[in-house]
Amino acid sequence: MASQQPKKTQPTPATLDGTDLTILAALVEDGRMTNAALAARVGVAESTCAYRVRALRESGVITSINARLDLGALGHPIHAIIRVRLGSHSREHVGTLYDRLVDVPGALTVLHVGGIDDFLLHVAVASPEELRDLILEHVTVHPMVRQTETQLVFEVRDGRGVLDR
Amino acid sequence: MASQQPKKTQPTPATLDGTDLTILAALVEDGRMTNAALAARVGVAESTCAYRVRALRESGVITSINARLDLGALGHPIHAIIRVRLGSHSREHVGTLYDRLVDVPGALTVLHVGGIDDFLLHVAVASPEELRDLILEHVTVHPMVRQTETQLVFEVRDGRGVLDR
DNA sequence: TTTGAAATAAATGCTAG
DNA sequence: CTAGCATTTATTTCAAA
Repeated sequence: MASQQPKKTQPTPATLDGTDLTILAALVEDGRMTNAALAARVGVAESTCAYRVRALRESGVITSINARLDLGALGHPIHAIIRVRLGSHSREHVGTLYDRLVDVPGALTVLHVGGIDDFLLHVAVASPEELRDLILEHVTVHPMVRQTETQLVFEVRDGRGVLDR
Repeated sequence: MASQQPKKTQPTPATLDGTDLTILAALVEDGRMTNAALAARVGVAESTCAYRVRALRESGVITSINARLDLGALGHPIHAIIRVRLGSHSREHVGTLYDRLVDVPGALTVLHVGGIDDFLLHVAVASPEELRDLILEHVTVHPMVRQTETQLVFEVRDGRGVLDR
């Protein structure tokens, strides 16, 4: 699955005009909007719109288009943030654990952070018991993990993002 | 923009068969996959596939399909998690602040959590200065905010999700 | 880069099993 | 719930400006 920023970003910050930004905002809101509808909203010909969208995808500004699911309906109604702290910070240990955390069943996002913690692991599970087992079997099982702290997530909301006008 | 779980989930956990799960996995990976390609991958007729997808959307299992952007290419290469703690936890204060945090420019996600913190605010900004200003002008400016703690995000990766086989 | 119009491809509606 | 086929709609291509 695709990753978010930061990670490796384009060397060229890309020159985006108002048309591009309008297209991006529309596709962030509805990634399945038809090209015809997009063109109408943006005010360019369909062929132009399709060209722009392709350029935005090929240049990597649009990284991917994905469906988002109701995880509760899929039997994973409980969300938590597991804050992970390491005992050893060798590059190898950090990299290995990172890979393992990404592969945890139910892992939604893994953030590698600086500060008090090393990783923030956002998971969705079926029950509190499953959360406990997940932590024991997939997180604290690794010797380089010194400590974890788990916070229950009551709710998640999307922010306004970077495309505000 | 749409929100993730938890929040309000369907009362009926929905009965999803293997076909549905395959469709969901495919659309999470590529939300713009054509119905024809989906049908081929799943092994059903196109009309059947379209019917299933529509049912999944209407039942709310698929909440939305959105484009994801390279925020670095958009001039917001710096990510941070701002941990927010309140002094007052009245429902009104919590609700008000939540709304404000969601509306912060550059806010990607806001998590309402239990435990040490009250909110985790994931933001993308153009520079360290902008991060400082954002916190001062949009977070600590609110009287109910007692304390914040900011962690720089080195990298974000998607986890394997809940649809592992 | 942008465009319109033709050619290709895909989605939808309808019918029936 | 599924499938096949006809209709409608969308995307791609391309020559031209």
